[in-house]
Amino acid sequence: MEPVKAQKTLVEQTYDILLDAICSGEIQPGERLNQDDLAVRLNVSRQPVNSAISILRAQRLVADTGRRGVVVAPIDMAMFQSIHEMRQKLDPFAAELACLRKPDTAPDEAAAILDRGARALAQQDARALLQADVDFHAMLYRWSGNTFLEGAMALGWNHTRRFMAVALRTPSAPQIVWTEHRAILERVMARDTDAAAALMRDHLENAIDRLGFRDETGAPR
Amino acid sequence: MEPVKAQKTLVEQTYDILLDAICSGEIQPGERLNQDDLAVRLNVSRQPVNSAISILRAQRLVADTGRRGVVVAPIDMAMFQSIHEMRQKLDPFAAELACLRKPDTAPDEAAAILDRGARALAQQDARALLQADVDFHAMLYRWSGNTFLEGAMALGWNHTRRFMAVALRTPSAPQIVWTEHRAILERVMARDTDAAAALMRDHLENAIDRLGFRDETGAPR
DNA sequence: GACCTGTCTTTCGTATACGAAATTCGGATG
DNA sequence: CATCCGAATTTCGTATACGAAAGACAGGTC
Repeated sequence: MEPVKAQKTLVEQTYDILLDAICSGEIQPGERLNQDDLAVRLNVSRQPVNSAISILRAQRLVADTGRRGVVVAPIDMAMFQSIHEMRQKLDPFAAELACLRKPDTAPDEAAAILDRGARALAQQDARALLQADVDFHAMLYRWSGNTFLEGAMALGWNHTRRFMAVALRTPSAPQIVWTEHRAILERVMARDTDAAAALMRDHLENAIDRLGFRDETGAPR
Repeated sequence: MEPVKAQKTLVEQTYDILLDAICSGEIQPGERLNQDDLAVRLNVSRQPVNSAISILRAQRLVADTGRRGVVVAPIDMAMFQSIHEMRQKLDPFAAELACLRKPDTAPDEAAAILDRGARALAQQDARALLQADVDFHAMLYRWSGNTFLEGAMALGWNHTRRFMAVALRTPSAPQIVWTEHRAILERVMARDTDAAAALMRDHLENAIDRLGFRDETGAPR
């Protein structure tokens, strides 16, 4: 028999819902989080809401106002550039590691994610496309076998999703993105570390151009 | 006049105390966190303790037992190796960025940290030495101007401190560590990106050897 | 004596209660 | 009419209360 599944606590459920609302832009940056209001809307007491907000605060997804309560953290261009700067180092690294350590289920997973990307592309579903993009990169982090990298980047994606939700109403050249994704995965499957890392580097370089901003603070390449 | 300082909430204070107790090994890995007990000892109600634990859980510093309550997360060698693997990429990168973006106060800060390291070295104070080591690297992360890197690594150091607290009772060759630290800072001050990054790479390579373990999973160099 | 089972105790998650600080707003003052 | 001040209201942080589930234990059964 199957052991019963430990159901999530109200704190976790509340956290998950708030996280998604913040990252999807459903709650706008700068908007206040009213605990009473949220408690009523989520049909819980204020206690789980309060705890969930404590977690979000530790993750810098909400900010103290110094007065009363918290607001959704403003979209911080510097934060986004920080993440992207880090990804330029870590995504190729993760691709290398994934070549070496990918699990046996990799082919199936790869096929599934490419399929999901292709379908979102065909249906011009921007939201599904963004989610598939997140999942693609998260999958490589997972394959890298580096749990810390995986966790750190999970947080990074939450911030990135926020940024995308407001800045990227027009998905720029998504078919190219997924062609690149496919090429990267193909090299990972072949355990071709150098090529996978190189393709990933190009992928991120191109992403910068597509998003139309470039780091002017002089990061080394 | 100075604006009054918003004093920390009980949740934050509780979190800080628990974090330090966990990272320093004062509360052993696997040990249970009893909310009532902690509340009494910290002279607060269970409510702030409960919230603080929620944050620690999100950071994987405590783990659910599936039954009742949480325990301090066991020392996870894989987690530590993950962090070290990532640092091999990120610390040299941070050093490069620090060369380009270090603040004007850098010389003073550098002098202070080197002095602190030297004193801890002279007094053979292992705890102060570990803290100075943490602070040295954290300083470079800060100088890198990459806020996300800084935040992610702050979490990493918490895990690392835990590991050090149990595994590294004998500080191995600390004088060499600080000679290397001094050399790195000297290159950062001279804005010599390539040399700073190279020295940092060596520093981490050496650290692996000193700690007596090596990654056998085949990470690329 | 070993093991089962029902009950008591502990401890958690969550709800509610309460005091304090922040904000709002109306009336007094110029 | 604009401005200031203080009471009323809102909303937060924290304390306490309560129900449920886990663990401990004792008495009964074989």
